[in-house]
Amino acid sequence: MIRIGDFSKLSRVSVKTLRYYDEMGLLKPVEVDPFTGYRFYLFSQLTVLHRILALKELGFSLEEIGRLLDDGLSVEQMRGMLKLRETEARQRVQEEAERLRRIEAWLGQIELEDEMSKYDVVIKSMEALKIASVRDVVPTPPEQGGLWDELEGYLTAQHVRPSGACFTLYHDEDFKERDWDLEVCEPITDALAESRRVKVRALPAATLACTIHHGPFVTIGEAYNALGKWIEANGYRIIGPCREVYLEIAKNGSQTDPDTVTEIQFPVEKA
Amino acid sequence: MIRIGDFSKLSRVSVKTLRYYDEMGLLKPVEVDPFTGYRFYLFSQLTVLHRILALKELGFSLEEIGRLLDDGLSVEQMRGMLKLRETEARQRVQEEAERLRRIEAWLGQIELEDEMSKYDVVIKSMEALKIASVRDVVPTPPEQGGLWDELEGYLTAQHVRPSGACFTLYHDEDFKERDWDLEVCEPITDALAESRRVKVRALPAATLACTIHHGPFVTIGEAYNALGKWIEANGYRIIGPCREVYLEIAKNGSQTDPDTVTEIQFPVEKA
DNA sequence: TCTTGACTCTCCTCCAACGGGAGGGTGTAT
DNA sequence: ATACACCCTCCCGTTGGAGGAGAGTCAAGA
Repeated sequence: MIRIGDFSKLSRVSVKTLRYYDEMGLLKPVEVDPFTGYRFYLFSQLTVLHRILALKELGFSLEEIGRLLDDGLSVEQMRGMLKLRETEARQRVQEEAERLRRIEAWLGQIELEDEMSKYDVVIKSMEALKIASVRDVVPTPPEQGGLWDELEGYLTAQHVRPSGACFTLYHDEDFKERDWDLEVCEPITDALAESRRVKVRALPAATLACTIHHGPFVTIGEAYNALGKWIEANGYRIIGPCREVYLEIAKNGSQTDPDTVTEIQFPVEKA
Repeated sequence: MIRIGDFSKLSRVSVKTLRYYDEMGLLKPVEVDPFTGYRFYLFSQLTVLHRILALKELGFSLEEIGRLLDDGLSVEQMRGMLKLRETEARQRVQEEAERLRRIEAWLGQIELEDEMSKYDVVIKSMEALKIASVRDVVPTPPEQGGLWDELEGYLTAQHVRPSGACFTLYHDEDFKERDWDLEVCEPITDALAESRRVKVRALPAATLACTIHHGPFVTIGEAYNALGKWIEANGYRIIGPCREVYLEIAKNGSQTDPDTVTEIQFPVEKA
């Protein structure tokens, strides 16, 4: 029988940890002096400790290890739990690889431009969203005002209020000089009848790469630029029409108001 | 100005988290009602939040992010911190891949033998160790008793006591039928003069793959077997003589005592 | 026999980044 | 007036221990 310090040296597990395992019921000393409280271990308990350490390295929590040690674990159960650990580990490998990729993309970015981007991109998962919308082709984006008038007039007439920030969907795949196919949208929750011009539908749930443009509307191109670069550098692919969400807009509709806040969202998936 | 709930919905960051970031000083609401305590945010604060989220995904802690946001971070500093994150991320990718490999090795093992191994292997790093030893060639391992008598007789005569468990080093690279080159060792801390037979030296620090054999000595072959398989399956390579550590031995030197406890250690490195 | 130094004990706090819930105040739409 | 959705501030719990305070224990040397 050996004391905790020697057991600790042999196993290279700290005394603190051994006491913690005792408390958790993972590895009880074979004897505890009732007067001094000193813990005494057997050399053979090193096998148990080794099993604990091995299971810990496979990614089991101490609680799971406790259950595994207590139950006489059948080979079949063990196989099942290991399979589970396997998928988890595989996923964490991917996550860490993903993180590494982000870091390298960021490094590449400052290497290239020698400054940090104004635009930080985040991935959000968005659930399905019910909207009322008007879709049409307009010469250039700033000329979508008429569509907004149509949509909002109809909503007001039908006594339906939007349930969130309004946005525009840009349906064109490539950049165009003229004739943009776009759709102005208002999220709604109430039922609403369609009209000839106003349609009601649900946008499917999606994963979105998003960035915020804060500044005059005319400079929003920079944001698109940064977002596009990010998407490519981080190994994503655009899989749907871009959403331009109008969070804060000048009351007079000015394109140069510096307090405008717009969020740009691209539906993406991993390439 | 919007309330915390709306800010939360827009950013898809929980209210709890936003309050926590406020408390941590990462993202203070632009205004707090002095009577109700209500927090109010600006849309433009979404840019700050996005930066926080982006940095978090790179692996920065909230505290680091706080410092990064406060200090005007130069491009050069940022590059440095990112490089650091990069090596860290690379290491974690490796660790997770390693864990995955362990799991797969374990799965392969129960697939092959349809039962769980009695022997759990752990990797320990061992610092350098000063020893007194006698090395010689003996016909078979059980005949090393004479060497032990020599070593212990000398230590007793010199009034030097061993500072840990005694062990044998097996210097042969391959398995042999007869004539084993082995070295019986006692760890010591005091100074000790060498004799013709007894040498004093330091074993270098090493990484060891270890397992415990608990049972009669004559069955220790199983443990060697399991350990050897593990080392190969987990992508390690043996780089030095094996150590057989005698933790608990029968007083009469019996080879069949079932309470014998022995630890087998192979110096290894990643293949 | 006494002392010293190395061990050991219990109990408490702390870490990171929040989530859950209690208990109570607010704001607004019907 | 009332219902209901929001919001607030505590306080506790999570994981796997580390660090330290204050006190008791043990073996060896003087």
